[in-house]
Amino acid sequence: MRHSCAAGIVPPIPMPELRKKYPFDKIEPKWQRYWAEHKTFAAKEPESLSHSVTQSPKLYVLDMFPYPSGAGLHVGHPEGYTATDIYCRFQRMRGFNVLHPMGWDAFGLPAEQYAIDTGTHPAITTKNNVDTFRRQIKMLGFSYDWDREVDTTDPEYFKWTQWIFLQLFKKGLAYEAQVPVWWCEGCKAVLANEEVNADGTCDRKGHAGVYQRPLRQWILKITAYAERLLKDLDLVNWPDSIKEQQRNWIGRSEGASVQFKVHGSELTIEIFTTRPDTLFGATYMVLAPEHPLVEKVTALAHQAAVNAYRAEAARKSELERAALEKDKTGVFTGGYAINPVNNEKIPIWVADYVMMGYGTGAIMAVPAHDTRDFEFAKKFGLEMRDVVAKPMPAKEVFDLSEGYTKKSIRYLYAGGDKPVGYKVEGQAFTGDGIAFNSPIIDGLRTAEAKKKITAWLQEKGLGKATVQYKLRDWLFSRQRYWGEPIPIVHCEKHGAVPLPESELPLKLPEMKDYSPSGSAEPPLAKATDWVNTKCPQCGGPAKRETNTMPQWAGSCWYYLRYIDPKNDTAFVAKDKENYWMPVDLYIGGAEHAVLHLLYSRFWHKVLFDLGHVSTPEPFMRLVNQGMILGEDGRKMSKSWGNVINPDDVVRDYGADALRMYEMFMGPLDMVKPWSTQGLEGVYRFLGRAWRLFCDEDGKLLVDDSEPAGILLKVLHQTIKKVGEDTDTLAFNTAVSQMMIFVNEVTAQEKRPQKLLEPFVLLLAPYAPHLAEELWEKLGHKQSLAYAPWPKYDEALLKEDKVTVILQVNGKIRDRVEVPAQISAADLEKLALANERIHQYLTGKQVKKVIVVPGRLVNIAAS
RNA sequence: GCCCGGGUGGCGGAACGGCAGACGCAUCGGACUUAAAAUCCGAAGGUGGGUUACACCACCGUGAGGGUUCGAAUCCCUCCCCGGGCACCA
Repeated sequence: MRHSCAAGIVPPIPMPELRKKYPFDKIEPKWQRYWAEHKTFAAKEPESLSHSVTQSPKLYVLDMFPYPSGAGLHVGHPEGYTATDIYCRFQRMRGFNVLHPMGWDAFGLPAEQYAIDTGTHPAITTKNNVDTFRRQIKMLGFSYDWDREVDTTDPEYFKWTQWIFLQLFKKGLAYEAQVPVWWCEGCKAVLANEEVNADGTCDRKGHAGVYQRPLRQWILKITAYAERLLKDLDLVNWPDSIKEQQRNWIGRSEGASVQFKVHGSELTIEIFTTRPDTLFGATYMVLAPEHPLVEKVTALAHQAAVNAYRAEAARKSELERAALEKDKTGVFTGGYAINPVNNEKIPIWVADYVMMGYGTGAIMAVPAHDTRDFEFAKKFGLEMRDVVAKPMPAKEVFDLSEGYTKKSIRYLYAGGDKPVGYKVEGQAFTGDGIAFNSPIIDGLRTAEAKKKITAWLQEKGLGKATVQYKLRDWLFSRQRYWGEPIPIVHCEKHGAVPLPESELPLKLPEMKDYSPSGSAEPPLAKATDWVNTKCPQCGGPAKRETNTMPQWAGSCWYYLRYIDPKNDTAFVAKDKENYWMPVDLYIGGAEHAVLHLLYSRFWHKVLFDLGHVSTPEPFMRLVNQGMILGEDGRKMSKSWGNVINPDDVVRDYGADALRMYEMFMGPLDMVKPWSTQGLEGVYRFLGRAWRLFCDEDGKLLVDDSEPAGILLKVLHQTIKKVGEDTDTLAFNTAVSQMMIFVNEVTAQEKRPQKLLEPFVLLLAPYAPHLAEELWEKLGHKQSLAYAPWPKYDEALLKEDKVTVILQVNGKIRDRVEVPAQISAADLEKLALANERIHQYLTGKQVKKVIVVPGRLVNIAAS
């Protein structure tokens, strides 16, 4: 904002109002009002379609709904929203019954923090923010069916979020456990992961002394669905990168679990390994510091050292442990285990490079074939034993292949004179190779060796084939106020008892003070009237659960509620769900690649198993819009001062210009920088389009003349290109083609209606306000929202003359204009007779002539 | 370290293995105007040659290097740089 620099000296010069190239400030509100009044974009319900269902196929197009922050809409939001809007408008014109809704993901930390600071109830903050977002989104003219708006903080909505939680609970997929959570001693409060800085301080007040302490938490058993979440990725049309991220997150690995007896005791330690073929190379074992058997295997003399090490490890956060990754630490327990394949006694160590959370929290260490074990063994002087040989490469490539001198290479023999392979000294060989020094599997390649040794273990009852996942169960509770209450009551006699469905929604209690309780108890614990209740089973005294759900909960199923948002007897009616699901196109930011999409898929599958939804996957096609950077190429942020506010853009250029520009910037899924000059270019284009139809006073220029052939051709090319590109979400090139059309027509005197009317329809999905206005000016009484999409005439696209390029050895030497239908033989004759080509052929012999009809002739000569 | 993206004029970006740079921005020139803005028309990858000036011609050119092909921005291999994700996962 401009302020006069010195009050009273110079009166502020009024900024000359930006001359409008067309009256968007009149047109845009007008049509937004029209659409709202006529409910133009209301999706038709399946029952109202009756017999015509097949003629009007359904299309469900979904945006990732926003978290309505206090900062208001960001230019990143309209990018994805415009893309889906264009697609929806286009498909409506092509005859689809389109469902395109919008809502608010409105629980979350900022409103709660604001409440703590100011005492304003989060519901009030949330309502204000939602109002702002709604206003901003509406001003962009998106074709949402606003009667389906949902808000995750609305009790009528979260009633069903709680209901779904109860279904999970009843299915045994929700359980309580003691889990370490971040605790800030300074705030006396539990912190979310994102509130903990990398250096271990608290992000809210900068307190040091943040550490993890175990607290009772609700956990959802997402791991029970790991395999299906992985496998069903094959059913959906998503970007490979997102699928890959999900696969990595789930992290399936096949291997074997193996039992190691503890020397001198009845205890066994179970380990998981993906390389059972290296069992003969196991020279020690490692237990995670938290492993329950550590105490039992530790010898008296080592107890002090082990305890000290465990205490130190407990103090370190996972973050620190990861950061200190380079330097391995650990202590010997004094205990030994027996390697089941050869009955050798191997030492048991404790080290924090083994995580309690993965596998069994214990490993067999094979330093010769695992880089981590190698580093550890090297540091502590532990034995290394080679049991897999790297296969011999072909003789001639041997020296070059590795870049090592022969001196660092050792040949490995398994009895015979010929080496089975080799190893490079000073590093672990982690690849596949040939087993040796391993009596049961000597000479076998890794894949077979794994199979054979696993079978052998299984037969002896020492182990078995196992699949492990990196995916962990989902920590579902938060020690927060502004979230869905978990509908569980704790009874002394009956433990965790679900609320009867008739008592849903369980609303949040009104509170004056939202700040953390100061103990590990969530803020809700302070609402004692609310907390103290009766057990639904026995009527005895009981306490309500005071944890709330995470923000993910509401967004896990919102796409289902849009289908039937007012239903108060079910979260969605079966027939409606059956008609609309699955979501055909889902567009949103890549930041939700893993968590939101995985959690949603998980809930959906549970609902599917319970017979509440009809499809195994919720989102058939997913597209991520790329981030829009600031004009300086940096991420938009207040601190850089490069944030573009959609309100300003709409005020100065109009919504159509903003929409169209964001689509013109580049491919939807790419990262691209904002350019105000680029925006102006698109704005100019809209002005040119407007002026094709009317003069400065708004008088219609369109006539009923017959369009020239050349223009008809451009029109049909444009119909084809815009249609195809819109269908494939290649919006940037569709806009280019419309620009070409407008440039062509601008150059002409005449303004034939036959030419311009179809163009208005092409423009409509992109610049809907402008298009509706022009449509009306052309004499139409009804909105063009359902006007049929223009068809192109293939015959008009055909060129009768084409330019063919003539090449010699791949270099262009001439071009000739020829009839499009010319035969390959004639074309070849023509090329060989060409004077310029002759110049390049003198003294050379023609080896080969390639003729691509209608395109080129290439003469290979030497 | 691993897994994904991406590197094309001054800039954003186009280009079924077949005329690289569509379209837009910025730039320059012209028309209109008293003037400017707006608008309209036109030029333009680089280097060198050529011409009074054009026209025109040659060579180079899609991160680097190799390969496949009559022909590569596009396919294959190796590498470099930028962005994102995961990260002691046994």
